[in-house]
Amino acid sequence: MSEHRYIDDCEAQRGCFVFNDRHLARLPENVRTELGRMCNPIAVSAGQTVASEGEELGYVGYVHRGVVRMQKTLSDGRQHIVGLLVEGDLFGRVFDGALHFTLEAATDAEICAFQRGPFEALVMESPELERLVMLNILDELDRARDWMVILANPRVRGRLAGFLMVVCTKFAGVDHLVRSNKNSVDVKVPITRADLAHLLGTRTESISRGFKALADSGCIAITKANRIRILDVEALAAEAGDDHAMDAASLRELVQVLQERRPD
Amino acid sequence: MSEHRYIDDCEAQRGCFVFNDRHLARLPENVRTELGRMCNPIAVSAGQTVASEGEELGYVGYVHRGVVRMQKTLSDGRQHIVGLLVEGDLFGRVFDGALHFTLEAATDAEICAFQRGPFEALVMESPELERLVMLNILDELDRARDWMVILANPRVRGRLAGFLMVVCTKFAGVDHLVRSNKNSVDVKVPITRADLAHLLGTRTESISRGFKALADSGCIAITKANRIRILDVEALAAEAGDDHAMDAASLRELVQVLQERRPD
DNA sequence: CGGTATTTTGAGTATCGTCAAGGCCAGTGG
DNA sequence: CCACTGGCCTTGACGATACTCAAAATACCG
Repeated sequence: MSEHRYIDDCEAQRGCFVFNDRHLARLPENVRTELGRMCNPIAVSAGQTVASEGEELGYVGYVHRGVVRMQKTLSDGRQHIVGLLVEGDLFGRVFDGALHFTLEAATDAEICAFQRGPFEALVMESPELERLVMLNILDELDRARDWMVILANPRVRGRLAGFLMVVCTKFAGVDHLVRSNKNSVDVKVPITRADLAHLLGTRTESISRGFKALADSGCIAITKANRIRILDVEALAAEAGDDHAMDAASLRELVQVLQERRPD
Repeated sequence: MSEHRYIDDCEAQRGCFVFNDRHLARLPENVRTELGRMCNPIAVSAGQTVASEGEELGYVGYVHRGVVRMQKTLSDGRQHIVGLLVEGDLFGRVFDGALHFTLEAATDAEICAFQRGPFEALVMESPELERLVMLNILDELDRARDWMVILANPRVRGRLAGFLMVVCTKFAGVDHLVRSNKNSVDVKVPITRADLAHLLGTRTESISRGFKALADSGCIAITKANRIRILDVEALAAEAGDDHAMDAASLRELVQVLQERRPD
């Protein structure tokens, strides 16, 4: 961790960016102030390891900006992605135990580290914070189950479609991953083909062909290799095979919302 | 839910079986007593639905015996398994929100229902219980991630191998799913081929062929269609491709432990 | 402008999904 | 006790899909 660049002079900025973080806005002001005081901001650049599998993290981490990969190390040395953390996500076992996966920045990212002792003490004091922590974990559980449904799709095309749907819904409003156009949605795939292949249990070649197949069928257009334009949400949902508790209807809604948010 | 058979006269048995449940043994006696008092034991038979997707469960459930499937309903009506609950597992969102999947008994099972209000009150009072609840959720998260790694395996054989490994480790000591022999381990697959196919994202035929392939390569022997004897743990781990943070070494350990537990 | 990493494309083979038929087992009813 | 039935599991054949290996094209970075 020693090589991480610390963002300068946090306290001078009035408890650093945590105080103004969108995802923490509903916490009482005194709790936010306290979090800001104990926050230890860290800037990591893409590809950098944040924490390693098996490490007993001395702090609870909070992703403020960027995307972080969670990956398990296989016995043959390969790394397998088991999820992505985006802004608003916590990591580091809040109660106990070592990390079960390695954390690596997928993009440049800003992270807050809260020392475990003080953080847990604050959790005990503030039911609101405790609730936030709990909801965060439950949310992760839901996402993991969504991944399971996607991964169980027999065709690569379908898994890709499911992936895009997840990015659109669960990761909407994160960083600048999802943007809207006149009558389409632009998605930025925040990881490389290789990573995506690992995540979806396939190879980079198949990912490439899968995207092409989706493009040929008119669901999407590939504008710049990791810029996907979603043209036909319903067709995409049909390819994904299903639901993950989110049918085409709720997707249409999402498109509406995105469109109202005005492209910038 | 009205068709569930209630186990007779719980209170007469000194707060019903919950009081003596192995997984709750570490709770303070007064908490256990209280749980026993508020427990509402329910017996469900295989195939019965315990709770449905979207339902606002009025209680927190606890699986005391048996296996319960968690399954999501896809838009085309099919059901997709996203996990299994075994003895010691809690279900029903402890804090809020509706269920995101349907719960169905995979085997005959015994379940405890705790009314949500009193249960949450007890959670607030007892840090030990709160911790138990939290650890339960974190454990589920780990299991979901393990499933992800397994599902990402490109070959059905590998996914099957991973499944067997998970049953051996995470489900060891549950019901009578895992038993040991002189120098092998017997595993009882607690779900049908069709369910297993849904869980692993494939078809029953491929499951069948996959088991056969593993048997041909000498990793396992199929004794009775849902009785698998694991002959070569390391080969199985190699097939699984990986790890799920559990290498062959820890598996060997498991075999040891099981063997010491004496076959009955 | 070169060098590297990432992505795409192509050809051949293995695996898997699909459809269809047959076998095994348990429970039922004679 | 035995035949019958229905559910579950296995087997076989064939076509579609995806993995493997290899090479070319593109983007990225200095």
